[in-house]
Amino acid sequence: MDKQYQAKNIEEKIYQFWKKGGFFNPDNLSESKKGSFSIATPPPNVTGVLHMGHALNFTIQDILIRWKRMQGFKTLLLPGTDHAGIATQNVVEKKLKKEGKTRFDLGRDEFIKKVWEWKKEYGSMILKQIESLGTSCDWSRTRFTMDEGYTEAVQQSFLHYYDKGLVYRGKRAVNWCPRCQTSLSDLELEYKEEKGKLWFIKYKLKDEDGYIEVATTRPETMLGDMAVAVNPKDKRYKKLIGKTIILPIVNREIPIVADDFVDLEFGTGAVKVTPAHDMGDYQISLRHKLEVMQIIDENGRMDNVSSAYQGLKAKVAREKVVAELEKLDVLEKVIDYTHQIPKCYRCNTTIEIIPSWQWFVKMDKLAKLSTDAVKKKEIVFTAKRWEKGYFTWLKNIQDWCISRQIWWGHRLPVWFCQTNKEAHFVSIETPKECSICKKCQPKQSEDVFDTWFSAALWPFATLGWPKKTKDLEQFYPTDIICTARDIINFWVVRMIFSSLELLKEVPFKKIIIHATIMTKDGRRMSKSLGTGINPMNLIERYGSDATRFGLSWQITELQDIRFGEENMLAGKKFCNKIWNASKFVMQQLGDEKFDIIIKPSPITKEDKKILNELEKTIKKIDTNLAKLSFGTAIQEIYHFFWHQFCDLYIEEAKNQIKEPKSAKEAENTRKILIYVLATSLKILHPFMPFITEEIYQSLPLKEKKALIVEKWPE
RNA sequence: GGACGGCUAGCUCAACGGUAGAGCAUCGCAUUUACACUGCGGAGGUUAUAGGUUCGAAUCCUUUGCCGUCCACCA
Repeated sequence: MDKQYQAKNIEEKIYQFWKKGGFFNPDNLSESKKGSFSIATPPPNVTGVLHMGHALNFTIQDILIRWKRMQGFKTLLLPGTDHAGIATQNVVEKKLKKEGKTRFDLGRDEFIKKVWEWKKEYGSMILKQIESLGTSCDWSRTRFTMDEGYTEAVQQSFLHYYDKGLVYRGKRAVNWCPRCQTSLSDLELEYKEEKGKLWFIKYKLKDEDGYIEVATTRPETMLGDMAVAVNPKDKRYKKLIGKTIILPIVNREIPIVADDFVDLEFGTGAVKVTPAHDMGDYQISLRHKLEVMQIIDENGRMDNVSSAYQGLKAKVAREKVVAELEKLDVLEKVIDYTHQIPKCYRCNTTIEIIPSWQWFVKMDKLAKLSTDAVKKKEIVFTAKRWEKGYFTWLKNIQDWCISRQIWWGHRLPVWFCQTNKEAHFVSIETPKECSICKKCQPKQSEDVFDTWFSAALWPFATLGWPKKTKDLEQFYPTDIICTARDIINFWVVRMIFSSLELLKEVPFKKIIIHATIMTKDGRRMSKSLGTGINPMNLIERYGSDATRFGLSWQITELQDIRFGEENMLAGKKFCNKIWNASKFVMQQLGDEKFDIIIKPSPITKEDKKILNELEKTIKKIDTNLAKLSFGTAIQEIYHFFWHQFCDLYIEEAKNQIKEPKSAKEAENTRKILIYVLATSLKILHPFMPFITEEIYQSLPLKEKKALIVEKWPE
């Protein structure tokens, strides 16, 4: 054995040993009474590079899976990747931009071909990185959200919702990204603080002198105002409700309406209502039956307005409108105002609200299913604090806009009649004839699904749904979903209601929301801030086991981890300690082969103590792993191995072998040494799989399997 | 604006009602030993703040402050 542990060579070799042995595939594991234990791993985007969050996530899942596997469960850790609609499309668009092209230059088919090429090249990169963490995924079951079978699942689920009346098509004000040229759901926005202004404008009354003053951050939208709203409780405006005003510049007559939505405290307490371009105003317009007049188009330019403004970018139009208002002497004042601006979460472009035809999933029934499942404890958050946010989100939920106007994704299986253009029908097969007019060649919708619509099917679509497969029978519902908190609403909620609606059972029993890894000073790790740490770099420098050790060490009940690299170094030292202690033990053994199935009996009081401590440690590991206290668990083993076994027992063993006080003492000490070592390797294995397997394979044992499938000590 | 979490040794965290612990860092000593990626020993804390409950509080309740994350259609 080398004097020092060399992670690099060994890790690669051992991973191949496991792969060749087929240990990751549950089909190769022997049947047992314990049943199955399965986890569908969160599929990373095909655009992605492994970050610390992934490393932590996969470490946790792999520790659990390895522990359960050794306990005799049929374990499945199912890997895969997500096509990540807008994200991936944007990456490829960026690449095209360097060549001076847009996706529209290529056309839909050509562009999608490019994205597939991209996927082929980079899609599996992240999976390779997950491998290098030692993750024991069954790679034979790897899935991609745009696999043939998976696509069928997506279409079938839509068909189901359609048949049950749970999806509908409607023209609604939606979030629109003028750069991506697509609608976005409420979740796909990120609000960023920006310095702006608040303009106070006087709207003159029609039938009497006087005016009502409104405050706005977007004066250009006044061209599409359909009302002014005040709070019905507002004494200042009570007598104005129902009166008519003349909208400046356009000189259109609009009413003053009363609506509870209006905040008395803010601005002047009177709100201009632009139904087409503001979510709140849109809601008001529904309540007061106001017309929705679109004045900003899909490119963020003024449309359907007088020639002075037609075609101008909204921001340019703003200045012109303000100048005009000033000229008309209706601009009361302007103040500086900092507010939150919605941005596209994928390209950071400012979002416009625009009315457009989209598909929506009705959320009331589905939200109730999800809420009830957690209330009834059919699904539990292992940290209760996440329940509250979950319930609140579901309580305030709006219908989910699932159609996107991008190209990369699953096409909606919706067909439009060419005779009657508004009429449509759903068909998964390409229809032979139009089921509406029976004579035209129907055209398929250009839209694709929100990427989260397909991700919502992950735990069961990966197991073969909608087919009734053996995998579904054996591994569904899965046991655990393990993910980050920022993805609860995007993904966890949607998997829950999708499964409850489509399969009538929960998708998983437990939700582990793991900590977010922060920088040492408690800030978010982000690529753009340059505060990110690449886990591949840690693996390179310390080895995979040490990285896993360092991560596990820091897993506590807290919702954040302040990342400390010292723990990886500690892990590396610990690897070396394990390595050298094993080397020493083996040097003491000679050529004999040992049996570790029967626990050796103690002779000296040191023998007794170490065997006792070992037993206590095993118990602690089990309790702590069951509680998901990974940090405590690894610290217990660390303490036992280093300070009980190495510092005390091995030191004493030297004497017991050299100068035995009884005939059997030396021989018995050898038995205890290898017994304690081998057992330690077993309980260390879920945390540090490579080094433990490597050493285990070189132990002189009578009976020996691969450590990955050895029996967990009890 | 709301929710969640944190504030304990220089750093990262444990202790969750009974004399405050660990790892790393630090300081002393030891030894060429399986391992210097070592061993032994030491120093280091009015547990953010103010109040309350209790025989007893880092721990339970309340106040204030600071740090962080998430959620939210205040024009």
